[in-house]
Amino acid sequence: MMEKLVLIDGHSILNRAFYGVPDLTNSSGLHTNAIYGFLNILFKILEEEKPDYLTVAFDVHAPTFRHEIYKEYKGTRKPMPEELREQVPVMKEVLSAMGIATVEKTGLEADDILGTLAKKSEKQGMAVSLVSGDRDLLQIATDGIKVRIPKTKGGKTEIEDYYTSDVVARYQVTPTEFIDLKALMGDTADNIPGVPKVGEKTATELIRTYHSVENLYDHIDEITKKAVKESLINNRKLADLSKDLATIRTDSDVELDKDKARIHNFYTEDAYKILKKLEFKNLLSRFEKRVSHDEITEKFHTVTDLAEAENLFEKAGKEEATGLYLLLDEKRSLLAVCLSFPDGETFFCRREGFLTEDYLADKLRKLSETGKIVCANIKEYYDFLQTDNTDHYFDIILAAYLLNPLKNDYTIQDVANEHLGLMLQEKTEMFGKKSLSAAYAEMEEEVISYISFLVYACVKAAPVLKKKLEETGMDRLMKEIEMPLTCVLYDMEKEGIRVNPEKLKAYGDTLAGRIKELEQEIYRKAGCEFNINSPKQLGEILFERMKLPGGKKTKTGYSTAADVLEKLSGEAPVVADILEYRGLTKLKSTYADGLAVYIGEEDRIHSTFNQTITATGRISSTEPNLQNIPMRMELGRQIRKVFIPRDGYLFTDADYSQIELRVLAHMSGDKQLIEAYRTDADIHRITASKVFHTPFEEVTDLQRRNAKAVNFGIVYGISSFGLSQDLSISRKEATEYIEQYFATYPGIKAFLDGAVAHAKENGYVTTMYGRRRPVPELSSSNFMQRSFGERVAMNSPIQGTAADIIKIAMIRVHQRLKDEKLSSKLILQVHDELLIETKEEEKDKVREILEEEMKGAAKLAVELEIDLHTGYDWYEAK
DNA sequence: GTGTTCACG
DNA sequence: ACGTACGTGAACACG
Repeated sequence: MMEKLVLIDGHSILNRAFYGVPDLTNSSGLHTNAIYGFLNILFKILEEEKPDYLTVAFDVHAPTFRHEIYKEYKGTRKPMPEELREQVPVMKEVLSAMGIATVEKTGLEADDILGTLAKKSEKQGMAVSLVSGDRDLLQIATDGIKVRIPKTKGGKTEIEDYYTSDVVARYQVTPTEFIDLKALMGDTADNIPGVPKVGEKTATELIRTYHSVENLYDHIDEITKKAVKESLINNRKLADLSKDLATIRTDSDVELDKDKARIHNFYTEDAYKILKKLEFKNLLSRFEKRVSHDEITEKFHTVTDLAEAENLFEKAGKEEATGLYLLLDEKRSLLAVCLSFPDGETFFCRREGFLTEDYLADKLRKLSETGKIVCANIKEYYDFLQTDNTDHYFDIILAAYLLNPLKNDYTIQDVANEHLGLMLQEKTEMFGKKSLSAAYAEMEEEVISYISFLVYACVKAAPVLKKKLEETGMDRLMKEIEMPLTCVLYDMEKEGIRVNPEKLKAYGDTLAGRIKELEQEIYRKAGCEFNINSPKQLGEILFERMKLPGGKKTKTGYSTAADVLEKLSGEAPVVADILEYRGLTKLKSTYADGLAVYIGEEDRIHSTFNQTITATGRISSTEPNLQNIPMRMELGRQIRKVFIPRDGYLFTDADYSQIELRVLAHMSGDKQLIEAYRTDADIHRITASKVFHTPFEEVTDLQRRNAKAVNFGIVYGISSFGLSQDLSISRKEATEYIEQYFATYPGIKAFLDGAVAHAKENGYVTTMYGRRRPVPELSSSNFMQRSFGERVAMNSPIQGTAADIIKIAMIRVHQRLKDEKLSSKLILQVHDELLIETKEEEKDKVREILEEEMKGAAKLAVELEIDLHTGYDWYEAK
């Protein structure tokens, strides 16, 4: 295995960190932000690279700047601010305390030290990573030397990596040519003068052609641009000097001290003390909780023997908790089972010899009936586990989601980092894009170690997460809703929904016919052919060629969104065709063609229901998304006729009637709204009657429509602007509607204000069942962001509580169908709607169950009502 | 990979 | 003056 060296450009990274990290001081007034940023970058690099050697290079006289000796070019760079200067010696102390090697040498620039060490080490056969904030170092990049440039972007550090090819890709010149490029174009930051009149563009062009300054001058006659040629000829000296300045020495008198540079445990007592003094709480906890990987690895075992496996599973059955990871291949058959216990002992059981798949599956099934299982994404494992009872299961990913539902994805690595302070290797770092099962075949050892760490982390994280769930009041939410729901979703996914492929095809063909007609019609009316699906081209045609009114609206050009086009449809007949074309191509590509590829055995489509995506607690559906099948427009709605029950069955579809508004009535306790729900079902008409002071019977359709829009707006976190957009009225009118609404339902105003106040105070809002949603936007200094935060604070408790309730209903309905041994199955959830594939004979029973369990899912101040329909396709049942 | 558009609740 | 309704996912164009 190739040895790996990481070299760090000390001053440059410190500098980067200083400007990238917000100002920090400890209680004695010392600035610490650069050190903090430096350490974060350092740890990130170490975790990613897992190098064998590490060295940090500094310039001797901080702050010396590259080539400062050439006084004539000095003066363009600002002096180092005192706030940064004072951090330099402390930084060196920290590194020294951690036992990290540093190099500095009188008369040598850090660049030259780094360049030299990098090249020499590469020659010795090492893989080198050179970390710097300075792009000058790019000239050092080769296929064996990776130059890494960290960027602090919005609080997160991302690192750009450059091998030779990356430099070429970015700058169109090789790393060596990069020196010549700099020599010509100069660099004010580095006091490299360059050649006057030659900027980045010209320099790149010249170097791409001539590859070096010297060769350029050999062919100086060939230069066509007069001004450039003249300047080059007149400034030959400057060019040569610049090249010399730009060149990083790679033959300096400095050697890598392998002994000092060797990676060891950095988490020392001394370092701990300094970090404590600097008050880096975040990093300290890392030191405290950090157990060296070596120490953990000692507890890893591989099991191949039948007797060992027997013992292992017997032990697992009795343990307080058993971490579980299943290695599955593409066909979802078992390749290995990995178990870990609270004491850290971890066992990797490969499928081999007597340990056949059937044997392992049998052991697993038995374990799942009695053992206490901790794992990640448990729904993925239910092919092998009992699903009757989740009381003794714990999914750390679900727990992490509940504790912070705002993340884009949830990995064991992140959970281990955040909740255990344990850093684990990312999969891609170890195995690239290969699937784990594929990597397993090639590099078994590594995969076993990788998986063992994951399972180890699962079982260690579980108690920490459980405690946090209790502290945040979400333990019951976890135990009684999210965990049981995993089984329901698993069954729904497995069951799938049947479609009629012929009908789907016919639907698509009908669309295709009309699309072709429209296409020709649009080309004719527009006077040319273009890609109607390209907003860019469409915008140009409409607003430039046809000169239709309507300016820019988006960052990239003209907006061609439906609401913009609708306003234009009076101007040009082609616009109506475009809108129809849009609608039809959407239906065809997303639904007719899009769904077809998912049709599997028995003509069924198996969507995936995700439980950790939404910020509010809703479920989401992917591959395909069955929660956005057209409904509002008749033509689109027709596609629901394609969804059919299996033979001998029919669909029963039940949806909550205005669940969010009812939740609002309950949570706000508003007397008027509660009373309204007690007297009549048509809540929008009642609202209109009250808000517009009109007798109930005399409420016009328009008034009702407006009241309905206000009701929706309230649920979304009302704003006068939003409402005015929706109703196409002035902002003033919208404001009046809202004021009238709040006058009518004062409890709602108080509730919404209370939600925002709570969020401002605590940083989060909660649902009736304790689900939390953080609202970080509320502390933003940006008005837009803050307003968004306010709307979120108003909407999330409502949307989230509704989501909680339907989850409860799903669990109860699912359980009842099972308890009563019915063949009917819950197959879909669409936020406020459940679809049951119902056996003919069970029709009445299913209706009864849906009514009881959906209405009974929560006891609110107002009744939960449902609308229930049956039919022989989804269109009919809705 | 990002932005735009549009389907749903 | 700012430029938004809340929550999603998929297709497509484009850099």
